[in-house]
Order: sequence, then structure tokens, then C-alpha cells
Amino acid sequence: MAGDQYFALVDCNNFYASCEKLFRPDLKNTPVVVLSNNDGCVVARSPEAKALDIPMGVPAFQIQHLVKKHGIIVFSSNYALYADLSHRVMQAIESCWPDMEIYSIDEAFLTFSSNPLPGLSMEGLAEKVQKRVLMWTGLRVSIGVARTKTLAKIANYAAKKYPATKGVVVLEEQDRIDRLLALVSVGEVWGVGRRTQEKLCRMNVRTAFDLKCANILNIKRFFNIKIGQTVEELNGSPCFTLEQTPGLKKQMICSRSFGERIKRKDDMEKAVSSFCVYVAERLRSEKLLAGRVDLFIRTSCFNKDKTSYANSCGINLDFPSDDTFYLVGLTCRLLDCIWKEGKAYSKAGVVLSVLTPGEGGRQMQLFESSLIRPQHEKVIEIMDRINREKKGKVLIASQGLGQNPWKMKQSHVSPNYTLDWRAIPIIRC
DNA sequence: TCTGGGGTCCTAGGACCC
DNA sequence: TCTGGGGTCCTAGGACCC
Repeated sequence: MAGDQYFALVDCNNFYASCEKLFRPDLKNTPVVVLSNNDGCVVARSPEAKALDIPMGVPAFQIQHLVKKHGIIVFSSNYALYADLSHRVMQAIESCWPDMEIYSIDEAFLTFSSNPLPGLSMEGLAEKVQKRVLMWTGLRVSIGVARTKTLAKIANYAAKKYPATKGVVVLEEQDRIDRLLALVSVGEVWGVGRRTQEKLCRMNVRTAFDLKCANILNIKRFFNIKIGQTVEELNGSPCFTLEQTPGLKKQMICSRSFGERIKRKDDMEKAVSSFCVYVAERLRSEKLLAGRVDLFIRTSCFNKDKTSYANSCGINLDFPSDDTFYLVGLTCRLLDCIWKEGKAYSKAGVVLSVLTPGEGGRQMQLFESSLIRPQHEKVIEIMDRINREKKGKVLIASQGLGQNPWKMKQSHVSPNYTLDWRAIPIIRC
């Protein structure tokens, strides 16, 4: 099968924007954009918004005039809703074909042979997946099929770009592959970002076809082995395989930009304590322990001047831990090390790393206190249980109470249609 | 005035050792 | 005066992804 193996990339069309439209049939032909956390930048656009030339990643305040002029509907991001719909999409795909890797919230890779099942071609299988996802979730997917993951990505790009494909492109014949690669800018290739694209263009490598034909030894010398593998993949030799079991997480982060700038240390302490509480909750839910805590704080990275400041520091733990109280205590100590008065901070984050599995308890270390931890464990278990039912119901003291200036802006958030009984859409006939 | 968050991997360079 | 070379490990920073 190895010589006859193909990869398919299944990718939801305009995923976040489509999730929002799903429950708002009144917005069928209306331009819709979804903003990043804190209502910062555009992270998803409906086809109507794309037609208005709203670029990906543009700051929301820069498109205010277009929003007014064209009646664009703006949503804050609602990740709980998107995660739930993503789960349903993945279930629908898996029900058609089990050899699947969930690659991101809206993408999955599949592997199959050129004749996946008797009487079923690769196109046939792709169409089956497309129909089932639409039937089960109401969401549309595009599918690209080719010999390697990198080529499947490009096939998917074509499936989205050219409506005549009806969202399915299967790349088999070499001359067809080459013709497509010549139409694709090198910056669209998976693994080639802005920096690499600039460097490649200076070397006169402008299209995916140019990169395919580039001298691989030179590419490895001037870039790195990753880009070298990309060249091999463009030539049809697979370097990246299907990863069905996700590896152990290496780090967990909670970071936020603030709705309002933070100037006081006690406000910052509340913010970073809350970030730490949140990330420790996730750590426990994945049954992991952290061996290191890092904290970073920074003023705005735009308008750099002499008042700008960014710093970070971290500490290796003597014993790996998932204890919120301990981790928050360390986070506050780290803040003491890097806090600088007189600054207007715009962002901060807590990073837990050196993660190890914590399932089934953990060896107590020789000099570790055996008195404190069991009490903490019980309290934390109860806090987790309550907070699972209602987020943020139980706080620890350093998180502070009441309105916090660091809270995210989320002015246009939609209801949790699929997760909250009170938000279930009502159909009137 | 307003510019996301959560990840991974690679590499260069420093520290250290023999 | 003159001060090696090879190896490992760790970390910060860069680049990329969605």
C-alpha cells in the first residue's frame, strides 16, 4: 500500500464564520467577520466579506468604515461553540474513513489507496465525506487529495479557489500537478511563511513550481531541513506521515491582551493569578504535571519607544506539580522579579512546561511536605467540580473580585447554541 | 485610542566537561 | 608571550502553523 498511498486534506470552509452563520439563517447572504480574542483582528471571513476585500488579520478598528458602509456583521470569537462543532465535523469524517489525523480545529488528514474500497474511487470517497459532514453538521468542507501532505494542502487550496471543482481536487497526473504548482505563489506552500517567502523571492523562487524544481542541497544549506522536506514533498516523496495519536503536550500557555492597559501591580497580580488558575485547570484536566513555570509581561509591541518594556522569567520546580495554590504563589513571585512601575502593560501570559504525565498519582519526593498537598488536592478537586458547572464560580483570593480592568473585550459574542439549554435556537413554523 | 492565542520545531550560541 | 578540539546539554529566539 505504501507506494499507492494518498493523503486527503479535509478543511472546513471559512470555519468560524460558517459556525456563526449556521444558527443565523437570516445572515445567509450577509458579509460576516469573526474577530480574535479581545475583538482585536479579523480571523475569519464569510465569502461575502472576502469579496469586499477584507484582509485576513486586519485590526478591527481599521475596517470600521467598511463595516458601516456594507452592513458587515461582526462577531467576537466564541471558541466553545467552534470547538463543539469541530468535534461533530470530525465524528462525521471518521464515520466515513477511520484512518484520520485531526490536524487543527477545522482540518483533518486522511490516508487511503488509489482504490479505497471496491467500487469507490478517491473522488467518490471525498464526495461521500463532503456530503456526510454537510448532512450531519450543516457545514461545508473542501477536500484535496495527493501523494503527500504538502501536495494535498495545495490540492485543497485549489478546491477552495476554483468553484468549478465543487470543493474536491484529486491530483494524480504529473503535468496537472505541475500546471497547478505554477499557478500557486510560493508563500501559499505549507511550511513557507513570510520570512522564507521573502528570502526565496530574492533567489527568484516565486511559485510552488519554482520551489519544486529548486536544488534541494542549496535549499537545505540556505534554509533548513524542514524546507528541504517541503521540496521533497512537492516532488511527490512523502516526508510527513499521518499522526493518528497526538504526542504528549510539551507546554501549556494562558496569555491575554488586556481590554484596558494595566498600570497597577495589584491589577497585574489578579490577571496573572487568573491566567495561572486557568492553565492549571487545563493541566489537571489532561492529567499532566508541570516542571517549570514562566511568566511574561509586556507593553504594547506597536508604537515602540523608550517607554516600551517586555520581560519574562521562569523557575524550574523542585517537584512537578499541578497544584493551583503552589503555581499561583510562584507566578506572583515571578511577577515581583520582572514588574516595573510606571508602565502601561498590554499583555501577559503564564507558560507551564516540562510537562510529565500525572495519572495515577506521583511519587512523593524525599523532602516534599506530606502535610499540605493532600489538603490542597481535596480543595482543588472540589473547586474544579464547581467551576466545571459554572466557570469562575470559585476563585482564589489573588484573582480578586468584581470587575477587572484586564478583562477581554467581547462585544459581539454569539450564544452557545449547542452547549447551553437556554441558547438552543427555536424554530417557529 | 484601538493590532489574538496556543502550539511546535529548529538553530545558534553559551556553558561546561574531558 | 604563547592557551585545543570535540562533545553534550540547555536555552532563547526565530519561524511557522491554524
